[in-house]
Amino acid sequence: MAGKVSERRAALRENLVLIAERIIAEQGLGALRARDLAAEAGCAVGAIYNVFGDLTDLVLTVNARTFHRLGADVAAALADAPQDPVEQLVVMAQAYHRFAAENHLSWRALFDVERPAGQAAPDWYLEEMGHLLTYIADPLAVIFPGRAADEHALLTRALFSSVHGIVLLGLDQASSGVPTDDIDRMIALVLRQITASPQ
Amino acid sequence: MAGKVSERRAALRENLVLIAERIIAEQGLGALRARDLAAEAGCAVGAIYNVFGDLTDLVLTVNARTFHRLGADVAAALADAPQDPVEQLVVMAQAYHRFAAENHLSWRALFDVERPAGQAAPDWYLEEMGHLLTYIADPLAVIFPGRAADEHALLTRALFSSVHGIVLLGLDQASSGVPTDDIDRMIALVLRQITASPQ
DNA sequence: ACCTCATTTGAACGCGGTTCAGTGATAGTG
DNA sequence: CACTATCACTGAACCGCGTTCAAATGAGGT
Repeated sequence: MAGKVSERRAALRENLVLIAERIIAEQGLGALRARDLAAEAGCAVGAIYNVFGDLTDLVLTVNARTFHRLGADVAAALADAPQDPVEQLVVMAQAYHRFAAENHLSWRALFDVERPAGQAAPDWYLEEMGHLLTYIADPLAVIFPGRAADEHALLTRALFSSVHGIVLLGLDQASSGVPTDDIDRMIALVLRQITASPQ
Repeated sequence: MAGKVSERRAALRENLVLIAERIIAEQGLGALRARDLAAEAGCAVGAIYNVFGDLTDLVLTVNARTFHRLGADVAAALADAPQDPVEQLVVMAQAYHRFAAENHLSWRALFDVERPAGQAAPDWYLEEMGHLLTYIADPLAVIFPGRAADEHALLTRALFSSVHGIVLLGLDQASSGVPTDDIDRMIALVLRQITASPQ
């Protein structure tokens, strides 16, 4: 039997990811504990380190899946959206909001994981982020056909960041809980206004 | 001598805040250690807990000062700004960006401190945030005199959140470092576009 | 059946926040 | 000034947690 070991390792790996995913989703990144993980997976604590370099590696793997689901949700929203490019932007942004609200702790984990200073973002992150930006850039190209490429890229980034900021602060408990509808209204307000053709 | 003890406590408190402020500014929230703090302040570790409930209390005190400096910077920018309300918004937002860039780690600490779930934000936070929102609301009232009050509040919040998002993601290393000028351009782009009077 | 070597184990390590019994200073009283 | 009751300060010890590594385990080859 050639792959007996690597099979077991792969199974453990998958298992750990699922358990970590559940803990993060239910209790947040801060509640993730190596010993709990091992207990639930029925393995020794050390076994985790046979499969992942450290807990951050495991979290990053979970985050990759979360980010992928997020991208898929936004893409699905775009697929169902009307032809109007402005509405497409609004629908996608509200899908982003919806995902963040429904997967709050998992979504927070995307940003709360501590990255070693000066460390480049992992490839899957850049790739997935690229998809999201493309979803935004396409309708924008329809709305503003005349713009220069660099200004276009800038506006794309600016829109994403703005929506992200609105969702981030809107869902933040410190802001004493902005109602969901208000968040959606803010998103629509900003996007419609920004994309209103000048004079 | 009546206040000998409380004098010393106050001095220690002030000292600890200054040291913590420096460590956070230079090395980030994650580098803050109770033992280092005690060593630098020339006191026992336990003494910290005579003055602050825990390290988070100390960090929150530092954050209050940081947030206050931030508010003062934005207010100063507003004072020097031209009369045009749109330009006032742009100048303030760029002051926000400038502060975040020049005090990156202290600014991050404002959001990275772990708040116990379901805990209300401290008073100073709400108050200072209120100031910032007022600075935004005033020019907006000039630009959009006809809007309903609730829509006004929503737009105020939305603008703040958008600028915050642009600065947050722009300064984030994971985004592979957006140039400072690009961040300022995104801010100006978004604000001018949003505040462009419709039709 | 025996040996060999990779894999897995879980007790132990180091670190860091927090505590608390012991020590020392303080201020009120004779 | 001496005495003492009270309170603050000290820092060694506690606990939880990520991570490691010497020892146990077991799989594959002869």
